[in-house]
Amino acid sequence: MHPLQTLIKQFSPINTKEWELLYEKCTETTIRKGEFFIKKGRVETRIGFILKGCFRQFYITPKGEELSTYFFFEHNFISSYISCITGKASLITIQAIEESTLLVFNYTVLEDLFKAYPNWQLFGRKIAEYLLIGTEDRMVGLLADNPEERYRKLLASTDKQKILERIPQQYIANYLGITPISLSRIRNRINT
Amino acid sequence: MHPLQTLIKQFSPINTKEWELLYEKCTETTIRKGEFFIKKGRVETRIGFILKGCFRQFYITPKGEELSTYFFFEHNFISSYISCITGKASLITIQAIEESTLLVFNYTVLEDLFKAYPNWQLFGRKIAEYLLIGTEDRMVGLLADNPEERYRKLLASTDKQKILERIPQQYIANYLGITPISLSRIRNRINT
DNA sequence: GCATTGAATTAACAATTGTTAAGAAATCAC
DNA sequence: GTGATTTCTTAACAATTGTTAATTCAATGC
Repeated sequence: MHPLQTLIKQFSPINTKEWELLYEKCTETTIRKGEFFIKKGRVETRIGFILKGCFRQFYITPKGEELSTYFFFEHNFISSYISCITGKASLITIQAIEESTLLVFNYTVLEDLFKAYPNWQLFGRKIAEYLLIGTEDRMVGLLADNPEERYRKLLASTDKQKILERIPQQYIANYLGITPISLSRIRNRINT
Repeated sequence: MHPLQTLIKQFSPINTKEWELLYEKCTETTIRKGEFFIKKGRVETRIGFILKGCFRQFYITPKGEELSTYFFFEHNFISSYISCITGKASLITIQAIEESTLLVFNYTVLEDLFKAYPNWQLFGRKIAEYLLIGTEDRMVGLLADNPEERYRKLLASTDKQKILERIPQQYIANYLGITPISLSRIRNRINT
């Protein structure tokens, strides 16, 4: 089974015919390291499924600094989900950290499927719910844990290896809500 | 129009007949100050709409401390949304901060409406999307802003008056991710 | 009214983080 | 390979936060 189909089935019982309605609208793209899939300020309705490579998502703060908030690896979606559902300009930017391959489709395709197929409509709700649970969990961690505890939890997570090996530390520091210098000190404290 | 109907219509074009299918399943309840609407560890499927009063939502940390994460006032929903959608025991507790009046219905009623009415299914997706946008915004604030900036943003928010006048400061401190003592110092710094 | 409980403030000290700057290490381009 | 750029680490200092404890203030119960 196609890895995208496998992922979709984890959210809703999409059958083969329903799956093909989406798959026939997909195109494969390659993105070189450092290039952008989503850019802040644009209305972005493309959704990518990562076949190979990895990406970081970041905000550009009022001070002009980049604030990395998420990392994405193989067999995950990337998009400005909020731009898709609100129709407004994207607040986030998504950049390739490695040379990557994507399967790309448009949110409008998904919207049409929502209207016509209850299974796809269910998929839409489940995805939003899934993202909400993840974000809520992240928020509570930021409120409850200090930076060192947050780094320890990252070390204990299933994504540990991928993140530590493939993501530059300055981005990981953003993700933890601290400066790269502070992360360097925490690493020093722990490894001694 | 009923305030609950007004709220629902902001998410989906529910017609009068569809609205009454929910309304006839609602019951009014009064909760005294300090009592609980949702308790950690239970599978909670009730949803409340606040007619009068206010509530705080909190987590109980592994150390046994209460960590307030949200405050709710008139004409808002309260529930363990994640318990409803996952069917698992609630991680959160919701407590009345003032004597309050609620309109209560069950998530199972909503689930049945999701299946039978496209407008209600749409409502389900829009609610999840709305909550996601709010939580994401909160998460970015915690990553990007220091405690003083977070307090300043709270002072600039539309809920400022409600929160400052009706919520004890120790709970506001939790909400900002700091100790009540640190909040007291920040208030002192700003007001001088 | 009075005592008691809990909430908010202030103080003092330790620990952590942010900031600026410099040096070491790794990566990239040619 | 070599130079240039970027990333990561370390240091020193300032600022902020957490912690513990004492004090003041407000709310509550009897």
